[in-house]
Amino acid sequence: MTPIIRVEDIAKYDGQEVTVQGWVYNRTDKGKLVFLLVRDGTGFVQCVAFKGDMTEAIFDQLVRLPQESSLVITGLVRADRRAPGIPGGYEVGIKQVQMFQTASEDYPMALKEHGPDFALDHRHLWIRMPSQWAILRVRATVIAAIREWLDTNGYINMDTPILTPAACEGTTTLFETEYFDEGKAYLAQSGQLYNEANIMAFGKVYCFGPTFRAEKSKTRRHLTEFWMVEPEIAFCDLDQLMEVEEQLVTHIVKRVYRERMPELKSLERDLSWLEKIEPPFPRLSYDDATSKIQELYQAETDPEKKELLKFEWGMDFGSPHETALTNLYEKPVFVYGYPTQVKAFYMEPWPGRPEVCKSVDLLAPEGYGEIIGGSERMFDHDLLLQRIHEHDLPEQAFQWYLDLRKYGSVPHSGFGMGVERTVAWLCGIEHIREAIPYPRTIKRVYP
RNA sequence: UCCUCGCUAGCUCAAUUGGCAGAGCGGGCGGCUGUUAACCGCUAGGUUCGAGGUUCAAGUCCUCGGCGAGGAGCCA
Repeated sequence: MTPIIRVEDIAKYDGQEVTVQGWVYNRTDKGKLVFLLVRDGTGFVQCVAFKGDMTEAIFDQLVRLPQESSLVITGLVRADRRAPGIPGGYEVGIKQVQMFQTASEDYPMALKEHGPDFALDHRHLWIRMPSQWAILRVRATVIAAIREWLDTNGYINMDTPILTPAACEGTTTLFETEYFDEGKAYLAQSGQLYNEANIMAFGKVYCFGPTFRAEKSKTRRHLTEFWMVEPEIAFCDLDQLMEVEEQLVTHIVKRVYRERMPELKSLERDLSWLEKIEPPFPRLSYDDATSKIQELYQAETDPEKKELLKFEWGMDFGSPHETALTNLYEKPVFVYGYPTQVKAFYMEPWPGRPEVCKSVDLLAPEGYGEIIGGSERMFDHDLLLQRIHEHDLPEQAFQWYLDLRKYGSVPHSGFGMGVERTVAWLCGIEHIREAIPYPRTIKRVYP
């Protein structure tokens, strides 16, 4: 009885007879040789059949095997630098084959790039291709690394509701649903407000789950359903928050670099960027960021690009501004102290500068932009109530939230990190729709 | 919501000034003992997104509609 192995572990079995169970990703034949590129869920390995090693009937079956046929192969593992695959470098010399299913010959995915519409219509099959498979393996490791770091640093996982009674932050458009006799309910856009309650019971918490935005955003950085981790910390100010963020991000990058090297290489990721990720990250005030963008605006000669870089104090950064700014650095960069008017109602004012709040965004390098948004939350009950009125939010719905400032208010801070944007950055991919198994966009709920 | 671009074989794309509807991949058949998206020969495969219009002639030009893309705004 030969061991059933995982392809990702194949190097351990050099010279041994093993069994691989999987699917035929590609097949090519050359006379008396057949090469099958077999994927087993953990990797891709080349399996080679020589006509002289088996009956003619079995060899003929292998020659004609359609892509995606499912089978079990037993054979000898041997190192061969010509062998393609992930991790690659090893192949299996086929001795026995057991077929499960000969796949239909009309498999729609060609072994090449597809247009986005076709690829997304076939997302259930697209995820079998090495690029998508590698990205989603990185995603799983990013999620595992996030939980690992938080769980080992004193954070309690505290799930927050997905069905919520009212707008959490007021501004963005939410998905709406009927809720029995209680009127409307809304899909959560953040668990933050609940986490502010949770920290007053547990100290340090995080929620991790899907969040929903019904905004009609159509860009490579937006999904209507995406995953976000939101840590929240009692007795934490803005400076301490930035330290937490850079520790977490560094941990994620290091674990992905360590555990997903074959996947990153197959994605042709430029690893030198990831190797530079070490604390501390540069910290830039909004004021200084404004000056830098205005300098870049002055220096830009292309009139079209120049127009996009136009910026004055008080504006929120657009995508072109973020890109231009992050291109000045090799590491993620913190921008803190945004104007109060462009940020949410719950952020603590900057001491002595009420027009600025204690907010901080983390912008990823290489033009990836904002992956984290966070802030020190408002401490004072009366000021918070005033802000709720200024933003035309229903005071009734925020009664419980105001309570948190009545019964033992403390300085506290938290942030939200977008999983798909982080994965897209680490993988070096263009569009975040590839960083989630089944993307939901304004134009797509299938499959 | 606005701006821009696109839609041709199963897929990725070409088609000059408006002048015979094409290639590669994938499929089928045949060849080859080291292929790397193999290669070589043969072969099947079309409502050119839809409707109307201009023209001797429309994939190509015009009008309306549909679908998609990525950018703005907003955000992670």
